[in-house]
Amino acid sequence: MSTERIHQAIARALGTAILMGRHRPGDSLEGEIESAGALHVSRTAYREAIRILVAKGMLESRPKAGTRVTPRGRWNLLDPDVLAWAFSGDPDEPFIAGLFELRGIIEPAAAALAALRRDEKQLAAMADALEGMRVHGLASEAGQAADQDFHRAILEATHNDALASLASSVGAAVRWTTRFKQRHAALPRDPLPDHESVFTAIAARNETGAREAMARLLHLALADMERS
Amino acid sequence: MSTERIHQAIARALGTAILMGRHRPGDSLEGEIESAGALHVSRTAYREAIRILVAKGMLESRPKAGTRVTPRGRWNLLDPDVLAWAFSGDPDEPFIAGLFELRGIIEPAAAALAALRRDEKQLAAMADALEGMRVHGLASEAGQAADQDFHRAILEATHNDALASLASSVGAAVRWTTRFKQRHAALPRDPLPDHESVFTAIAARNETGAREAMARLLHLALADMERS
DNA sequence: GATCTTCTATTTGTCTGAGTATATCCCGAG
DNA sequence: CTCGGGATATACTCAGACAAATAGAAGATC
Repeated sequence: MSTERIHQAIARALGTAILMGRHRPGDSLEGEIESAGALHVSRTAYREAIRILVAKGMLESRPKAGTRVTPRGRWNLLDPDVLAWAFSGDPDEPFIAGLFELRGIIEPAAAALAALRRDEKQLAAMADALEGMRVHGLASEAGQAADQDFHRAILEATHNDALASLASSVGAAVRWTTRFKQRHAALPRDPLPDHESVFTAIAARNETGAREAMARLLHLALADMERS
Repeated sequence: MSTERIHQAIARALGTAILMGRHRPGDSLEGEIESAGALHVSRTAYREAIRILVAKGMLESRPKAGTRVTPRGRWNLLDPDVLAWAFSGDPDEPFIAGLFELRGIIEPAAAALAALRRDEKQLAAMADALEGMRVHGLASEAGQAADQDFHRAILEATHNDALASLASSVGAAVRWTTRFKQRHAALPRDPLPDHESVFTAIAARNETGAREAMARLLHLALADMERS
């Protein structure tokens, strides 16, 4: 595990502070010298952190005007880092719901496309992931990673780069829902059969079957989650 | 129009070079001193550019190992800046198709949700955008902006932040499809009625009607585009 | 021979301090 | 009241030095 650099740490701290509402849209940050001094870091490191947050759409800075938080609509909420920051503290309940809703829109359609376009290699990746879930179980870290791999493989099997780039966002949602479920009830239902039916439909090039199986999987997962 | 900063310019140049395949995944960049020297800029500015591209998932850099291009699957292709860079040169034909396919998945579902959840303010925004399209026409810059505003208003009316953050990606697709159509045939069909039927369905809180109207709009737009 | 450990050299990361450029704000003219 | 033009605060860029970390080689151990 690579050690975190100073600019990464500052970007993470500032990013989470913004996501948690400690800095609100329109708020102006202190000047570079004051801010860097307050954090006991050089202006260089501080500026690179700012550059990261600007790249993620959360800040904008101009000479004389200063650096300020952009309106929430411009934030790249689906950026992997931003998602990680958002989930590092208290999970924002309505945001999780929204992310899950997005899954409900994307994944059934992606499963249908995957049934049409998947090649053998991607099918093998799905099988491997399924095997990983079976062996490790969803309670373990490895099992959850396999779960994410399964969903990622489906998105990649669509052969659509734009869709595939949503994999990390969907993966974050996947990770969070399972963690959420486990916190309250001790894994009330085995989700493996749901995943297997999606897999067999995709393997059989059954477009509507894959769509419906994925929709069913998500529906059941949502039901499990709401029982908390 | 704000003048472009040096680090922005370098990030844009390097980003487009990567997107166009001039630097391929796994390739290592020259060291910071050589690269900055070759561009006649300071290491500071060059490093901030690198930081931007790392934030967008296109580069990774570690001491001793150098800075290298990440595998394509990690690029944030839906990031507004990355999309702008991708569209600045030759538009990558299959990528545009993928983006359009994503629209086809997201927008009908979003329209359905918007029909259920829209409030008066968002409805007014859609009406304004529609009026803008009517007045300026889709040939003008203002008309195209109004078109994007319409689609953005629908995504915002879902009251789902994750969905709304796809607005800029969808907007880029919208902009590019109209530009693509206009290049070949001189606007073969008036898309305004299609938009109006989506609007009336959303105004009437007609969920399935909105979904179908949006699907029809996209279907027709796709047909127009393929006639090139 | 293969694997683990240690060392080192290369590359990014961080710091300091100075100077530049730009956009906001204010003020004065029309 | 509107518009233009300058003062000023702020981010931006530069230069050069030092620190930290790690990939890769050399060596030690089994």
